Amino acid sequence: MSEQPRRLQVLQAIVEDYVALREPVGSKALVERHALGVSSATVRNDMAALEEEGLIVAPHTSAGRVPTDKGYRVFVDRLSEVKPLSPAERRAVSTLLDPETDTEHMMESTVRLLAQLTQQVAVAQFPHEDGSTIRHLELVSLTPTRLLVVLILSTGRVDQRHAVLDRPVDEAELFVLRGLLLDALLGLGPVQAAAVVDDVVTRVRPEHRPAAALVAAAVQDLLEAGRQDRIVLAGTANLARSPGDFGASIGPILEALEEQVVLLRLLTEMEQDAHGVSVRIGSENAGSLADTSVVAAAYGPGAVAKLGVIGPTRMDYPGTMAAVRAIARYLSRILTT
Amino acid sequence: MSEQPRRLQVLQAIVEDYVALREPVGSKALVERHALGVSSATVRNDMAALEEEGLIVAPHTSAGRVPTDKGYRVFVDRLSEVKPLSPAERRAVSTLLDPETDTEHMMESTVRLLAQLTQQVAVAQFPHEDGSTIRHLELVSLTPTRLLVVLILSTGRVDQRHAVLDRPVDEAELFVLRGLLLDALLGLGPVQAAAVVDDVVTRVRPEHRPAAALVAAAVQDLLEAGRQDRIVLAGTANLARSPGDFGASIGPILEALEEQVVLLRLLTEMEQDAHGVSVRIGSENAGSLADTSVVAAAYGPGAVAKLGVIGPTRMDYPGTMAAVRAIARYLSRILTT
DNA sequence: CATTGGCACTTGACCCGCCGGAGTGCCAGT
DNA sequence: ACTGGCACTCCGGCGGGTCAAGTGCCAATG
Repeated sequence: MSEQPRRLQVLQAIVEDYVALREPVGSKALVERHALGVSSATVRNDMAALEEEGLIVAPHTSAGRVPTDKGYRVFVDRLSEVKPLSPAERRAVSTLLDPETDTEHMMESTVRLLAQLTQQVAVAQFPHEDGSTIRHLELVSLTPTRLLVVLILSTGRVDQRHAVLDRPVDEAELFVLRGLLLDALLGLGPVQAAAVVDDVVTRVRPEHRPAAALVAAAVQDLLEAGRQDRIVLAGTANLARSPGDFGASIGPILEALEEQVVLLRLLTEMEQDAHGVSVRIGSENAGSLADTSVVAAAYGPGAVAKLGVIGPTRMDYPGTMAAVRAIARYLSRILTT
Repeated sequence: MSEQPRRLQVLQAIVEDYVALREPVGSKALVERHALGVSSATVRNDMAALEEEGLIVAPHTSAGRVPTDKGYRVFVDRLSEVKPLSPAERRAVSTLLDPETDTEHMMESTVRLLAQLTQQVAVAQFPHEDGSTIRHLELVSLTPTRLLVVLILSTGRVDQRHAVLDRPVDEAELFVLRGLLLDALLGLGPVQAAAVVDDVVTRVRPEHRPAAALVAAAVQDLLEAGRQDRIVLAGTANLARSPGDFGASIGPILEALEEQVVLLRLLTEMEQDAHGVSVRIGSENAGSLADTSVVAAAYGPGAVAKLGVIGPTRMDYPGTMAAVRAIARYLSRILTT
């Protein structure tokens, strides 16, 4: 507690000033803006030490210092206390999220709100459907040879798919098939269901088997799709807000964001620390997201799905972490009602 | 046919060169790259005339010329012949679009493909559901007080919504309510359905009325939502492809793209010309899309919905128009099967 | 021994003036 | 009507000089 504290205090001040002013910060400016009770020369010594440790760098000999990724890391881990949301923000959260809509819309407005609050790109993974079972299956003929297969899971997820038949099928057949499928699948989880779907086909009268097989294939697809993870995104425009915040151009970042797979892996990989919010800074991210930071939290029953925010390394970590945490909690509360 | 032709030929050459090289084009370079059979001095005269007409401008006294929005307009209207897609592109279209999936995925992959082909931002409006009728309605209780309402329309659209009840409802009641609703609504269009939904509530036994009313409200919402238009978007990363192609920054454009309402109005407003493809150039668009061009076409049964591409004014119009037209046709073919 | 004031030094940012090249407009000639 | 020639304009890049910010180091100090 003797000398460490001030050094860290200096680091904190540098990070804060740099985030606020977006300019390298020098020793003189530091002592003016933060009441540290020491002279600029002393701060210079501390800064030299911090640079030695790799927490800050000087872009050129005679410029101020800028935090490194490692510096942000220390800042986030040791200094920032999660600051609460402002009343206005709290109000926004509880006003804008309507528990009445379906999951789809729910996720969309959540993510939009998060983007709005943080002025950054927000992303959320749909809740897992792991424990789900089949609640209903519906066959609707759209045209004589085109069939809509709808699958409803116990978690409220609704999936649909078209099946194109080789020849027209009348409603009566359809009704029988639907009954057989329902009998066989109701209450099963996707995995077990996938195993028995094909058996159903054998129970259909021979002349209807080809059609039944096509429908079965569609159901298989739906079961498969149900296990896939999905993602919603909002606020991409915020990327362009502060040009130069990201390396070279935002092109590669936009590309990465369009790749759902990349995002999914990113979110899944993120550990959660004690506060329930985890942060990945700059080079801790691979690929084209190496000059962005990601703040994420788990939510929902069992905290299996994640949501988060993607922004410049130079971001307001305390504020962003607070927003992400608040939204994750709120969403959890709604989903488990 | 006496003097107009060469002037226009010059305009065409300027547009082509400018689009290809992204630099103001001068008289000398023009005669070298296009076999126009006249000297640069002659071309200079033509260029002066074109500038007089407002079709091209010189950024500074001693730079080459750049087409104006009006210049592009003339180029598009009078000069460009729609060039056919390359075999590779044709193949991509028929390979990548799978008629088996549901409308949702269909639209997504279409729009992704279009973005890929044109290297620009692609957008598509979901087909209208105007002539649709109600094919099915399903009530699924997720928790004792949370109900999932699913509505299936004859066009294959599936909508869902949650209803939160004030007290638990058992399956038997639910079954009765579902039966009543189905009886009343089956085969109706959304508008008529909306009119009769509330009547159903009165036919329920008094003690169940509150719950029924909540469900009815959810159904109303669904019917309303079914009439709303939706939009899919892809390829936003392409905006960052050529920096400086758009005025100042791409921020405002990204914002406009996130506003579904703006996009919808834009698409709806676009007329379609003889080729089935319509183009809006730069300042012909209002607001933050004023330095972009939009190429759109109608598709689907009755050609009621639109899809298109948004890119820099300096775009390859013939190529883009061809791609949009091809995709629109292909999609129409699939949807009307 | 941590802290401080002082001072020389470095270095990017900015401004200025200069020059070369590209492109134009115009004119006189065919 | 087209062409070659020519004077003119203007942008963009380059070199040099100045400025201010900020550093590193050192000797002095409590």
